[in-house]
Amino acid sequence: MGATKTDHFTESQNELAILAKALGHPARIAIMEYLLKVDACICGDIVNELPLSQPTVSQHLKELKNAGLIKGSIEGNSICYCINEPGLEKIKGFFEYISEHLAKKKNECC
Amino acid sequence: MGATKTDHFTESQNELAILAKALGHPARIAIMEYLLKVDACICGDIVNELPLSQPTVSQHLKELKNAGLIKGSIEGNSICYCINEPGLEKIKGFFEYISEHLAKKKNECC
DNA sequence: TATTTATATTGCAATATTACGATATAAAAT
DNA sequence: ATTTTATATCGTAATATTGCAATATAAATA
Repeated sequence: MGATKTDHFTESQNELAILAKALGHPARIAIMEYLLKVDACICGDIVNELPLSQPTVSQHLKELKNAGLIKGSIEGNSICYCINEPGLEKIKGFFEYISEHLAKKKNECC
Repeated sequence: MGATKTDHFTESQNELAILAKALGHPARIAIMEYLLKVDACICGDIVNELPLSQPTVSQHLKELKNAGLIKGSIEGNSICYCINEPGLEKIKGFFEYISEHLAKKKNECC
């Protein structure tokens, strides 16, 4: 085996998993943090920020983009990346939902 | 290659990535949702909720536990699982942090 | 004590991810 | 037109993940 049984889960569960998975690598967390740190969209120089080769960074950027967490537009010579809010809000919503429910019921047993 | 270059990133980045990665599978999203849906900790019957074999579910539970997203305590014959709030709050905080920063700067360029 | 019930571990095959060198592409600068 | 600069894609090796059958463990029950 080895392939995830995507068919057996709801669309929402698969979507959330894709978003979470995209952030399941420190390089991709670092990219998100960097996009946020710099007070603008980043046109270039993401590669220099990370301890990884250019092709590897490019691949990580692609995964974040596919998951809908960042977006990139061609800006002359380079590419301008920034965070894609809708994707981010979707996964943020999942954690808020859990957090709210937990607050309501105050689990006792564990 | 194939191994993540954990050393090159900060502890915080690695921690967040571990938490996100643990949720990067629809079965594990489903487990979290189920733990929340039932108004208590689950002692047993998680296996019957998922379209996966018992060993596979056990493995997914282990991963969520290792990441610090759930906790389980032995309850006689079965094991009682529930959500581990600190782990959840940590990753929730990351998304809130991003969301707040985004609201502040209202990206213009992309 | 033997059996049932609930969960974990082991072992392994199929597939996915990570990383990077080499190479491609395409706009900018010379 | 050629070279430089920025990024993407291809190919591939190393490693990790997914899933399950078989088996182990350990408490509950008969």
